[in-house]
Amino acid sequence: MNYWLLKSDVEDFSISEMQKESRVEWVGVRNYQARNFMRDQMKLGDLALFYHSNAEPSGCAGVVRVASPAHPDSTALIKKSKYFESKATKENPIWFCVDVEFVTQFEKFVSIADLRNNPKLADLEILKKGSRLSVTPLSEIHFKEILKMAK
DNA sequence: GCCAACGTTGGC
DNA sequence: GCCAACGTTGGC
Repeated sequence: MNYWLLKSDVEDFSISEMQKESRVEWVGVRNYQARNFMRDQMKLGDLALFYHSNAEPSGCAGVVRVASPAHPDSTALIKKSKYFESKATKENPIWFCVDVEFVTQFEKFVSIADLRNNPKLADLEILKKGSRLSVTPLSEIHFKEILKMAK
């Protein structure tokens, strides 16, 4: 079992939309490192923090579960999609994603300031200067600590 | 809206 | 293969 943090621009897709839709394809990741995490390391049943970026404030809003193995990101082939990738083909999809299903929305939103103020989270990847990866692994200890903060 | 940090592109 | 230019991310 692995743990993850998935960023979502809150204006594109928030935790309440996630709850409404219940299960979605995590489309639109266009960074190789983030793709590799999804394609090579995510396992069915892994849990992920759902993180609002570009929010006021930004922070962790809930939990989702990995609900499928990685598969080609279909939006890469859709011309009118903002995630269209001209170099992608059916034979060479380039971009991959997993499906995720809603688990819970936090009672208490955990803001990035809350994360920064917790010394136990000092080496959390997304708190590092210049960190922009939208898919990052997370230790079980960090994951559980953040769940505690959300109550 | 600003801007630092980062990843990608493309000329050489 | 180097690296300047450019586009994007994301906190503030």
